[in-house]
Amino acid sequence: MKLSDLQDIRLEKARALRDQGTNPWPNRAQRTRTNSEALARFETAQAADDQTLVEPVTLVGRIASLRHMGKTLFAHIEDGHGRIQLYIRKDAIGDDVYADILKLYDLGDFIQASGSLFRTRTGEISLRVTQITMLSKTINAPPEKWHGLQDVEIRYRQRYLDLLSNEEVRRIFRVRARIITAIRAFLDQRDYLEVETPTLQPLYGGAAARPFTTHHHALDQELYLRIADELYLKRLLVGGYERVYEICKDFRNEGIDRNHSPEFTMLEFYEAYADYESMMDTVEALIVSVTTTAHGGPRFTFQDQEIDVTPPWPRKTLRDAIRDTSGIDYADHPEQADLLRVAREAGADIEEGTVWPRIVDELLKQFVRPTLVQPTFLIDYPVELSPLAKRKTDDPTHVERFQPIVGRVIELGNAFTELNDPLDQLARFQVQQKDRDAGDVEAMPIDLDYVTALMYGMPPTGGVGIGIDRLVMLLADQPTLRDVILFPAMRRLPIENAQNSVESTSEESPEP
RNA sequence: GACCCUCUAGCUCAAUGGUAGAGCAGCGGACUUUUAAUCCGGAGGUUCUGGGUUCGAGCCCCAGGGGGGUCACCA
Repeated sequence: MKLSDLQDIRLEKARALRDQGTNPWPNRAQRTRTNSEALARFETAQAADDQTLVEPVTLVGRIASLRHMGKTLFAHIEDGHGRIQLYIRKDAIGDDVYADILKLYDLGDFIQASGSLFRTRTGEISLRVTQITMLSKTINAPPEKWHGLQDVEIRYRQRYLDLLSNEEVRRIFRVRARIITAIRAFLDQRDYLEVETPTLQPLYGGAAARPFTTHHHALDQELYLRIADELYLKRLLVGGYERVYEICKDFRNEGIDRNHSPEFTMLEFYEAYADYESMMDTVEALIVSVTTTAHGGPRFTFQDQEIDVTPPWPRKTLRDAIRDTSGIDYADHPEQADLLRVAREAGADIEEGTVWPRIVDELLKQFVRPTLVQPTFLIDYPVELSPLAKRKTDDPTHVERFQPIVGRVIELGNAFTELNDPLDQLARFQVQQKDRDAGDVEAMPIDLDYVTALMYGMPPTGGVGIGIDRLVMLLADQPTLRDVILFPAMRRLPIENAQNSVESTSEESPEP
């Protein structure tokens, strides 16, 4: 690894610390309070007194700024909980230590400082430092202090830099964690059992998508990374559990854009003796609960749109929604060519040769979705689009399925009254198989064991899948999925660069 | 996969085809309540890579690479 002059200078400082008997990377710290605790402590104690809190504290953090003015030095340090100012006087800390700080401490270093808290002339609570030590010397300079890290590529490839320089980014991933915790709390409270099902699957299914393929050496067999956990979770209902859920990564081998990532986090939950009607109620309650966790109430802003998730959300059949927005009733046009013709006449941009169900899907995308700012359930899809959902009793050409849609673009999830008729399920698989044979790489393979499971009986069931990343994107008001995934998938850099980053630095390193 | 945009100092950004600059960071110095501290001085470059055009290319052309966007693909 080739080191720049700046890196050399910092390594030299680490050596200098070592030479004077200070380990630049010591094993332990002795923090007595977090920075935010210290600030709060001063605020409460100050009510009784005035300017100084005598009680000594030891704080830690990364040097975020450093201003020296002759025999006085101001710095800000940041720990995981906040930022506090250090006030360092040469006469209070000693000439040698003061010189060390000036010469050997840099922005980005982790340090530990002890002293007492006081309020400066300008009113900022600060630590009057009497002792200071290095906790971890940094070799690389942090990004620019005012603008932060802007380069989108570096932000994604080296997320740690993004996090350490952009507070807002740290906030987003805290929100993400709170959202997931809230989801678990909601489901646990309703007596759902959290389970784990295989990521590596001998046969994939549960969604229309291409899988990633891998190989198990000892078994000498192909395995697939799951594209969904649906079929396993429903097997658990056959087994007798009434309510199960799983939050896990799914993997789909397809393009990457602001709404799609090859690995993404999915919540699926299934409830025996429920149906898609009651599951819509549950989804409303879940989203309200999660939104309240993130925003303190049911309202928030997403990309300049005011969203309110207060139930009930409108429930509109796909057929009505398409008819109302495009004037087309697809039921009047059962022939592919015919539907394509009227769709184009209505102004849709659809390629020649698009199959019937996909034309319906395009009508949804081009006419319906742009009108759906507030959360809305689109319900009752053509059976061709949904091989795992149960037909409507009064209309076997449609299934009981819904998708919640918000903010014009976000399909939050997908849910249905689960198909538990084993013979119909087998027939649907066979249709899928025919599509596969015809070259549809996303059609599901037949899962005979799943059909066998259904033959042992699955109760009437409602099931829901919700894309967690999209939910976080919505609630954190981020325009792209990449901004709510810590380490989004990126193309590998050319080999020279990659090797450059793993080469030994032994020549340049200080002695251990 | 197609098209458009983009890549310049560690970071943020400039530079009508004519000596590659600034701010921050860093280095040397002044300054004992500053906070994007201020002031003085100096240092820092494979302009993503490789070709080409030109007296001369960061800039124009071709090819390649990374990223972003739009579309396609896709829940």
